[in-house]
Amino acid sequence: MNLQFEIERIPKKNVGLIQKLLMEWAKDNKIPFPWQNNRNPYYALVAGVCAQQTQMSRILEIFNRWIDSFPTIEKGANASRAEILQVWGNAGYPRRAANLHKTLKICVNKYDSIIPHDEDLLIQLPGVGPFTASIIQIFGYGIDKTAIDTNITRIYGRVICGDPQPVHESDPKLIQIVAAQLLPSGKAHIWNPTLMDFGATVCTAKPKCDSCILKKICVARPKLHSGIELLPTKKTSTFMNSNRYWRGKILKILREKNNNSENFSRKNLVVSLTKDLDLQEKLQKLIDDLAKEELIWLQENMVGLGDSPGSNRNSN
DNA sequence: GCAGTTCCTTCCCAGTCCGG
DNA sequence: CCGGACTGGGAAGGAACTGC
Repeated sequence: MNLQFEIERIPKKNVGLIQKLLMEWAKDNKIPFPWQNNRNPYYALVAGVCAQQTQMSRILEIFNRWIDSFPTIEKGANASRAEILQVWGNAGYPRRAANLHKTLKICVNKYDSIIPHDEDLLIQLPGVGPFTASIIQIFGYGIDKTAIDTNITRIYGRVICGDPQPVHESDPKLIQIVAAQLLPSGKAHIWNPTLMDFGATVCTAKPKCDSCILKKICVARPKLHSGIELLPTKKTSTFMNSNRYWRGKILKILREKNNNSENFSRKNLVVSLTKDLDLQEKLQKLIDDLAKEELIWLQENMVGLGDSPGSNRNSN
């Protein structure tokens, strides 16, 4: 009997047991977040965008700051790009904030200030892919499905498919089949965050099998127990002096200048960051790129936060 | 040659880890 | 203790591949 066949028909007994064990674990361990029980598609959208590239521990702070500043879709859509970036602060990947801003404008202008619930419409929105679309459907509209991320792929990859590695690389369709069978009906808004939290705290890259409630039924457990060598997770490039490092520096300075409503010349911006002439040349290119992405504006020899000069002064 | 699909790389930074 | 390296992970865009 091959693995695929077994996985396509997980015994009902095992499905029930896994659901029961994880739901019990959730009672004591799942961290409650404000977007998980509100059935608010706007909250779900903001949370989904915040969750991209960001550790769970940092999401709440960004989410709260955003909702405090822009409590409704219209407030967010009508804000200036500078205000959006100011609120986003140093949360990282500012393009996400710009995309979220564009998405809110589209929802206001095209969908009558409503965030769509249809997956095909959702993934057409800037910065919304399959994962974020699923988050909106699950938490915003109570649709029963699994938002498959690497945590969930790793858990199902280990517990069901028997792959011990931190990054499960078999057919993604197989994981979808597993996910569909294990999803407890009517409980997607609890089940998804439970799996995500479980993957973030127990079934991590280097798993904590001793304290794992699924250890007796985990197919990968014997391999993990025998001390199999886990593949290292992919290395990321050095952050210091990288483009993303300098982009972050440029935006930080412009956020401060924007706060003080100060004008700033492009030359002063570059010189304030470095005296190194080669680096200055590189920074000039990064400034051009940031302007193309509508994260900063350039006019004559001046530079500022947002997509147009003075766009932070029109909010009333 | 072209369109469609799949694969690969880059983007982003605070918290954590680790070696000196 | 300090500073530098590592970690996490979906979206987007480009590159490579496939099929007609």
